[in-house]
Amino acid sequence: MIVQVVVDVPTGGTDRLFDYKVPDHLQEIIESGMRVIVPFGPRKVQGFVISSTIETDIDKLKDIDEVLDVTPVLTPELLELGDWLTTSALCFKITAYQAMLPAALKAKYKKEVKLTHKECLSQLPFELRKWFEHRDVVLWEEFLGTDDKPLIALIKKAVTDGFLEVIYKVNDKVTKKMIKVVKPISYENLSMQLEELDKRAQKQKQVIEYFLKHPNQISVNALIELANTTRSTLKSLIDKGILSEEDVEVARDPYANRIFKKTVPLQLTTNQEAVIQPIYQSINEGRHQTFLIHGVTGSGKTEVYLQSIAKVLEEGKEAIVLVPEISLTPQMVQRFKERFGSLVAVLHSALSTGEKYDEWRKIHHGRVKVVVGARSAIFAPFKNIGIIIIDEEHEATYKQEENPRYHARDVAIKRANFYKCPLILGSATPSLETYARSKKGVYRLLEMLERVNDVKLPTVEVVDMREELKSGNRSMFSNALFEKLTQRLNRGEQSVLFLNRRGYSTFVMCRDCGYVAQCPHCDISLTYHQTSRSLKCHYCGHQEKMPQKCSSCDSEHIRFFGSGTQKVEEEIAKVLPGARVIRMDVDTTRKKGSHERLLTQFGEGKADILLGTQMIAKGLDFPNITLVGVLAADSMLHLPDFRASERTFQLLTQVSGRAGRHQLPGEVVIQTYTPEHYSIDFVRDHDFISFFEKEMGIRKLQSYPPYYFITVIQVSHPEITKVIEITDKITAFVRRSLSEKSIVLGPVACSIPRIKDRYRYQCMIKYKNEPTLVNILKEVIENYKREINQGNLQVSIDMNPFVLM
DNA sequence: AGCACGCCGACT
DNA sequence: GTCGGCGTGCTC
Repeated sequence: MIVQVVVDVPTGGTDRLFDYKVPDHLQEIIESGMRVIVPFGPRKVQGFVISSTIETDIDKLKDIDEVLDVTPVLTPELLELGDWLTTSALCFKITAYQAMLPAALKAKYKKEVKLTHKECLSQLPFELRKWFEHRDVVLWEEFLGTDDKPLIALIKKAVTDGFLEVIYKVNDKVTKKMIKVVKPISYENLSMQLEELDKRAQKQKQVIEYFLKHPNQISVNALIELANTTRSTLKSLIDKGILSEEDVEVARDPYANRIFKKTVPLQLTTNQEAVIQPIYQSINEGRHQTFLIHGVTGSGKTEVYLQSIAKVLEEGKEAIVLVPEISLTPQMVQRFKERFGSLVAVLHSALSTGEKYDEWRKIHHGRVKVVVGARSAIFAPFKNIGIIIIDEEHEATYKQEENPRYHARDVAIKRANFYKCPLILGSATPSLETYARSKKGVYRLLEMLERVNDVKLPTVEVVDMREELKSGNRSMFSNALFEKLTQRLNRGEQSVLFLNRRGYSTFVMCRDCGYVAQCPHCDISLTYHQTSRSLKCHYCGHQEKMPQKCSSCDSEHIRFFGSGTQKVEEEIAKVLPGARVIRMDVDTTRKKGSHERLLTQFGEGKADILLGTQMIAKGLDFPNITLVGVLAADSMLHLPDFRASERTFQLLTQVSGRAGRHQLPGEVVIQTYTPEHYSIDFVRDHDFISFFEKEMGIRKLQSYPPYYFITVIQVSHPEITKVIEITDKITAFVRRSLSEKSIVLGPVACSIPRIKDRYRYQCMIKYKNEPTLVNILKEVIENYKREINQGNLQVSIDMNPFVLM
């Protein structure tokens, strides 16, 4: 038997199948979708078995070295899906397959140098001898650590002479949580061994006595605790051959310490009922269909998801639920765990490699039926998917910003189509692409335009900050917002303040000469952080002390401009003394679990005001929030991205939705310098449809999605002349390769022209139909592969970019 | 990615 | 004449 293998060598030259012979003892075991170790050139690499045949044109076939899995980690469906990813996201096959699996399954490579024979030691040249005096095997890296260049040459010589050999090893990453356990090698001999012990060995005696009473294996840590002993005592017993030590796998459960109350399905409202029926129908008929649930915040989408899943589970099928970034919505996870208990696996980025692997294995082994997770959970290795749900469909996190640059929505469509099952996209503010498709009838539109239990949508007041300024209010709170905040404090209700800017100030400027503190490595101004009294770059992490004098003119009149969350926090303390504030941004939630902790505190009423960035816009649902304030609504409106208006509208609508979700009515105050802008104006009346129409008109005029597809080629290099030269060549090549109907823009500098000392230029392609585009782009990569490999040049191609920065 | 092969400049 | 620079091409 011959198998065809994709090897773990991500380059253009090896992005194809390689044939291998299967030795007899592996014939029965091997299957497509399994990981294998194969010899590749002089070394060994990991690979995936894609298919098998009985004939080949290759005459010098090598044998498969090892099979790594008992059951395939990739199903036939996922193998095919990977193939599709390769062309739709323009990546190597191996990259596509690796993206589908937990990182723990990725191979780790080790190179070792081994003494062929003990006797060879004397044959080695003097310089090498000391390395092998006390051991047979030395890691390759150890030699690299010394800058003794001739050492490598000496090793090579010794290898050709046969004194040394180079060994290539392939290992899994640490995949399983292991603990050390000890047990007596023989229980029968134990009492005898006890007597034979030296009289002085009191500590060892204690341990043996423990095992006489408890004849079971026990973890080292537990034993140290229970038998009042130490590591060194155990070591002696192991060395004497009385005890044996072994690594044993233990399961991890990130939610182990949590108790979930079981909930039952709620009675559906008429609106929910109307929405769920077409979904049931699709499930019953075993027909693929994509639904868009356009449901306002608080309209009860989650209950619809839960009951659709329940239906699918009854049929013996499985469900995938994607949520934007699960750690951001612990409340969401909780609802799924409460309804489906141990049938749920949770996959999100805050889990460790090992924890992710454990959750993945639950899916792989069929021990769970529902997976709730972030983007990559779309690749969950289920074999009988009955429904896929993508909540907050418009979120940017569903687009992976590194290779393979896929959008989870596209993968979901592909998979749902394969399993002939419904795909549900849910959002209060669907992306233009999705809504346009649902209007064209490609997706079926289901609307939930009212909140459950007759709860009203919050009233929205837009405050013109220019007017505030004119009337003499120079603070960051408008009179309206300040008044409402005070009101909430008096009534004991909670408020949410949203500001899309962390740190203290957005930039620091000298009043005398106008000099603005800039990052030395990026073309971006530095942000002042109060806690560390330093200037930070939010792109490369550069940090410097806050200067006392202007570094350009020595003036001492340095002022902060633009406010970040830290400044707001300080300001609140000044104008509303006594208000308890929780600040949530990247800086306060960096530690694992702190996000959830802060939210819990707020939920328990330990603070009056929740102040935060993006991350508080989604999913939080607390009954006592009756006021939402947006401090600077225009902050993201003027970004150089054609989706800036769309994002502003979505974000404002999402934050507004945090208010008044239960009995108490909600109010929203939006502060802005451009109240007349449509993406702010339409939020006032929660008018998605009008926003959609207005924005579609603009997209059409400017030839942007959903009217055109776009692809962006970004080039970066430490030398600016080089970037311009290459981008120019690429642009010219693309321009003459494509049809006249397509628009090729560039080369232009990216909106941040330099990050981490690399200059960045780009070329943008707008097109409606270019079947050869993928091949043209592949050619571009192939052309510059040499310079890319040399490490200075980077060319990244995104066939459907989401964020253009 | 690694590694070997191979073709040009500066040294024992 | 040889050592070593890194451009080129191959890995079943």
